[in-house]
Amino acid sequence: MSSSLLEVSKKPERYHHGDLKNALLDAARDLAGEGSVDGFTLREVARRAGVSPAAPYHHFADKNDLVRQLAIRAFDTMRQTLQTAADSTTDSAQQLEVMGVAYLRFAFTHAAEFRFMFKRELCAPPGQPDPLEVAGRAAQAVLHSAVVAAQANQTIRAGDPQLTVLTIWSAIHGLSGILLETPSGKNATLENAEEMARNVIANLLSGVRQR
Amino acid sequence: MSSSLLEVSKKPERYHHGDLKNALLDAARDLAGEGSVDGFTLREVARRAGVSPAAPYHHFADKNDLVRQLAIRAFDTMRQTLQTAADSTTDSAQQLEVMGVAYLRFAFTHAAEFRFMFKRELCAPPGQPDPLEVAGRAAQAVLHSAVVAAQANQTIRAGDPQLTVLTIWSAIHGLSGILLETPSGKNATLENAEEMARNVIANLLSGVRQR
DNA sequence: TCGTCAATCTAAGCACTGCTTAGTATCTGA
DNA sequence: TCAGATACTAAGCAGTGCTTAGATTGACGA
Repeated sequence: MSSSLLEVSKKPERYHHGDLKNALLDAARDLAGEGSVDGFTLREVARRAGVSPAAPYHHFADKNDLVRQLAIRAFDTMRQTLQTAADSTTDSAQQLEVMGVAYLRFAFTHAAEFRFMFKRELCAPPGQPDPLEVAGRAAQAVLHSAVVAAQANQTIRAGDPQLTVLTIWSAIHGLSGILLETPSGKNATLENAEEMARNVIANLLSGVRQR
Repeated sequence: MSSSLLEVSKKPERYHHGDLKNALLDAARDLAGEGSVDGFTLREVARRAGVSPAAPYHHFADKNDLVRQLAIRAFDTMRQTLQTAADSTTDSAQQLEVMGVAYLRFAFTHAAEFRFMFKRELCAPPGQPDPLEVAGRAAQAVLHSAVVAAQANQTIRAGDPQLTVLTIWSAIHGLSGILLETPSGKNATLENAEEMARNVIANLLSGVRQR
């Protein structure tokens, strides 16, 4: 992941960087991670990579394009994270729980990237093939598989799996957003955020209605 | 003759505007509604209000302050919307459903303001009293009351109401976010978005687990 | 009616941004 | 070896958020 990081610190001082594209993406990820929204400028990214402000334009169409590629990388990481969670147990109900917790943990520990992943203005214009959409759907597919399997072994009710996926995804995505963007989540630690995630998933599985 | 509200739209061309603060907020709301994120500049807001670029600084500390006040107004509108929905029926389960649909419809029809409402960087620094947080909690309180009432008449299970509120809010907030910021929602009309909201709430009430 | 004063606005300008253009340095392969 | 492709820099443009200094105005007591 950070072979380029080493090369940056080696300060190659060559005219040609070698792998500037990835160095820029790494610098952008780190810079975004520092939190400031205003501070996230292409020029600062270039500065950190040790190149001129114009250099990034040889690797990215514009600033949004760089952010888009960051989001794509993040979706891929998330997909792997969800898959690892899914593989950690064979119990379908537990699988849904650990995936939910993993999703929230990802949002918490990659907050800046998480925000980039869900930005309308990064989507390709309609009709265009959109790598960001593909990456997003690939991550979603992991949850979809788990739901289909859970229906097959009768852990959860039959019905349109896509609708169930949407319900679960909405709940955990919403919780992530609330905790990240709202004063409610300002004092939340990762631990009690995960606890909330478990509770939300539990509510989702059992239903809140009295019976 | 000086009914100032009418004269605002008449573009009075006076040195003193009369109610520039609200005129700026209205212009900002309209501009945000046009969708472009880059195009949402303080200077353009000032331009639309017919004043110089420096004028807004006599009414708002900075650009974020204006956006913050926009978000506060939006939270208030949302609170009223939720209250109206809650008042539309006495059946507790149906109440939760119509509130969920109302939330999503608000997000859909006030997309730009909805984004402003959930922006971490608008929150006041910790320790400060935060009008935005107050406005948000007031909207949340409407849902809280409905949940408490539903528990009291045994429509939904007993337990920490705050946890149930969080579950319902997460689900519908997450659905809103997904439909607004994701390619999944790109082709969604308001009608089938509301249908999704009803389905998600129904899943939430009954639970997805087989029994 | 008049003068004063605070509130409200404008003009000009600073540091910075994203992005473009023109030119320079380096790598590559015939 | 040496063009030609590639990767970079320098300089600069229009536009941004924000500040400062000064101009215009309305309100209010004398």
